[in-house]
Amino acid sequence: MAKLASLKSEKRLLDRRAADQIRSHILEGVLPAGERLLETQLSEELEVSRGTVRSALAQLANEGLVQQVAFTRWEVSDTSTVDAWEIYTLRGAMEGLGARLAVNNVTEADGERLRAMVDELLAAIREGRFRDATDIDFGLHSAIVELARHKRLAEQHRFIVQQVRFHMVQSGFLPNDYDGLISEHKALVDAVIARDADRAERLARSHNDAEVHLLAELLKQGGRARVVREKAS
Amino acid sequence: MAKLASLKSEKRLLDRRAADQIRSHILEGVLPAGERLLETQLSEELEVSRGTVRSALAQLANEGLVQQVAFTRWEVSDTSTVDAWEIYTLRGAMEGLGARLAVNNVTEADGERLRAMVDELLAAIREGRFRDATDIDFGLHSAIVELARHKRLAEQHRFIVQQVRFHMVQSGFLPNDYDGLISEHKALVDAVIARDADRAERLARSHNDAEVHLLAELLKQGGRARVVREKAS
DNA sequence: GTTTTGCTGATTGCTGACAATCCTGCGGAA
DNA sequence: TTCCGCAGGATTGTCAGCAATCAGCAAAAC
Repeated sequence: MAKLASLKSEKRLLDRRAADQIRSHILEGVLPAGERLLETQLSEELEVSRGTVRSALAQLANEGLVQQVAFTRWEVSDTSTVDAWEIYTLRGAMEGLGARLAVNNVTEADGERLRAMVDELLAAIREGRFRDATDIDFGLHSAIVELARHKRLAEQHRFIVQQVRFHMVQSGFLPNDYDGLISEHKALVDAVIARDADRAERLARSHNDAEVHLLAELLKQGGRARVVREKAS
Repeated sequence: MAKLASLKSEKRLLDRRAADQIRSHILEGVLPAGERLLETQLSEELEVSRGTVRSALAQLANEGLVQQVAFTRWEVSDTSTVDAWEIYTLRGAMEGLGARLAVNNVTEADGERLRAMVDELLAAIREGRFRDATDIDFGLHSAIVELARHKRLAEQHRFIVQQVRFHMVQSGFLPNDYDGLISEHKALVDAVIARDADRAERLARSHNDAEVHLLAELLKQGGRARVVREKAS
């Protein structure tokens, strides 16, 4: 039987779709950190009931993009230095585990796919398409994690990557050492393809080390949590 | 100001409390794996509205204790071998990170507390109080993770530990090598107190290795996901 | 006998209205 | 002047009912 056009996009539950809309607004910076979210207003804009909006907000709270103050307010999460440190350290641990496990499942085709992504990354950087480059960067890491065939890890990783991206939007952060970036990714992909679990894990984990150390230093200096907000200085 | 009698139990949101009730029923095995959950029935038993039950179930779904089949049913999660492998590998990675970071914050008082827990664990095992022993065991690991002062890690760890316990209830699993258990915990605590990050991480991670390897072998043999169900054979 | 089709009861998804709670600002007292 | 308490308004929390969807069964078609 010929496969008919999927109605899935219509089929998805309303609260999920509402969450998608709000999420993308947050990740694109339309809704900035700290912004208060009113259930009534959202329900009017999205043309769904307040209960549905509530359910959507609860999902986003689980993803770490939104915070709830009981009986009082919802707001877009504000990522402090402590939060950034938490996000990056967790990311390291998860991608480390992912890379270690990926080694057991990687096929030749997977290897080719990963190498192709590194090439794309290189091309994007050479041509100055930095927005594309970060997308490919994240995609590469996610691809490796997917190879671990670990549903829970993949899901948690999605959430963490989302928070990393959100933090980058907030702080206006962009990588500066692109050459190092390329060689790091190349080495990581090589290790995965070579099925060297220890090396793959070590490389995946150390990928964020520069940021983690910077953030740890900031914390030692500042003592208390301070908000990172040097947007496009 | 003197701390007044906590109104927390009254103050907490209704859906959270509903989730607490259902959760404890699941973790105690009153609601077995695969059991269908009817919103109407739960709302009558808990004396709250269906919307509140719905919110509670959504929370439990995020914790991995419950699964939703859209438009059709809620059911208590059924933990397959694959799931168990996922849970234990994730646990290793998280507790590894936790132990590594704990090293930076551990005080003398913390060290004493950890050592006391090991002693309690030893006593419980000696006296045959195995139920207490597992509680202390989990408590010890959680205490170390708490020392990392990492909110996101602590929360994720809580969820993972919950799933570990749930899996243990389902499979009737109990540790058998209690002597090894004690020495492993002693070594881990010593490493944390000695502020040896690498050793602490390695020990924390390897704590589950026996289970992980067993599960991985089962997966290789069984090929497809099979449910572990040798309950008190 | 097997497959398809249409119905029915049950269950989940969503909505609008009501109740509980919190923040704001004003007035009065120390 | 400053602090406290207390309405009033705004916002979130909870509820009961209607709509959409699904599994199962029985009848019809081949």
